[in-house]
Amino acid sequence: MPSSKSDRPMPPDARQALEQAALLCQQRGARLTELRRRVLEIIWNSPAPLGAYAILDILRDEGRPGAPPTVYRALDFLLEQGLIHRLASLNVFTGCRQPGSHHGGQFLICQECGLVDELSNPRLEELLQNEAAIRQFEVLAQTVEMLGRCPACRNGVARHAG
Amino acid sequence: MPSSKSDRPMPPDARQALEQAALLCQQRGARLTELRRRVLEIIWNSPAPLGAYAILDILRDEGRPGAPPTVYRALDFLLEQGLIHRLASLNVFTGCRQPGSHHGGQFLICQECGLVDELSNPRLEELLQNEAAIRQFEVLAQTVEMLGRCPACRNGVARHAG
DNA sequence: GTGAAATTGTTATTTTATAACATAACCAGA
DNA sequence: TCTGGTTATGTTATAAAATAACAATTTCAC
Ligand SMILES: [Zn+2]
Ligand SMILES: [Zn+2]
Ligand SMILES: [Zn+2]
Ligand SMILES: [Zn+2]
Repeated sequence: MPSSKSDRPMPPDARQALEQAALLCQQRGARLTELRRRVLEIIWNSPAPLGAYAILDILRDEGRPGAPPTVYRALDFLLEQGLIHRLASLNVFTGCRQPGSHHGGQFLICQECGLVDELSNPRLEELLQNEAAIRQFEVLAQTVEMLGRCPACRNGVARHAG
Repeated sequence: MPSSKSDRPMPPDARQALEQAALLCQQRGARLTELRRRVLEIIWNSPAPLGAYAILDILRDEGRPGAPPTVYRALDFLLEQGLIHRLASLNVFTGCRQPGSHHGGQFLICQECGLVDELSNPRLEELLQNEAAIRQFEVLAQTVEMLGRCPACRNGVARHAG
């Protein structure tokens, strides 16, 4: 058996996310192939959100054949399944903390260490929808991102690199 | 005197925005040069938000020398002065409707015609700040964008092209 | 098995953004 | 009005992000 890609143990939330992803895809009849699963795993194993080309580099380091479309197609699948989010302000991708229900997501993103916190405030969602409804605007996609500094970085802790 | 770039009359809100921009820059000691002013004018005259290269094409059509840095530097200046916003979800730029007070902005963006509506809901702002404060997160920049269909496009009016 | 559909491989190109350095304009003080 | 520092623009080259187009492979129902 080929050894796992890294000898670091996988973070518990990453393992859980992968299990839930497999379950959701099974329920939906969507195919979480080896490549797609590996891309999701890479995203979850990273402390900071990754760009498409950073993911590509990791795949290549593993000896896989790889070109940009390889990664972008996997990302498209994961986005469609609501398993990851794209952070438009940074052109990076992060695992969804509430998969299963497709949603736009609301994010706090630390510019120093890359920490991502996904909110899900119903009042915020409601307020946004209401602003749109007042104007008879039909919302199809939503981007809510706040960039700044996380508590650890404000205190100079600097745990993981961005 | 060289005739103005286009014989179309400038929309009233565009003219007003340019006057206010000149005033604000004067007050701040910032130099709204001819190039910067022209880029702002191009942005305001466009019915749909423009990307950097679309602006570059217009400048070149006018016979100006131009390369990407020309446009990006002008855009950086206008962003710093809070005269325009960058719409991260589309990589385009739009004029700010409330310049003078630097802010992140909250936008409704029509995917069909490019119409941009800039909100300024204090409760929304407050709610976002509160979510961050609860987590001791320091917000430095904010992106709130809702993509979808404007009332006109929902009714099949289709006034201006994106 | 066979064939259609889906997935992945591969090459090339487009689009978006920045680095690095040269030239020109501006402006404050001598 | 020189002069020299600062700011702004011109110019060339390159980096970074995303997609187009087509070939090869895999999957799966029949
Ligand atoms: Zn999510
Ligand atoms: Zn941090
Ligand atoms: Zn604004
Ligand atoms: Zn519209």
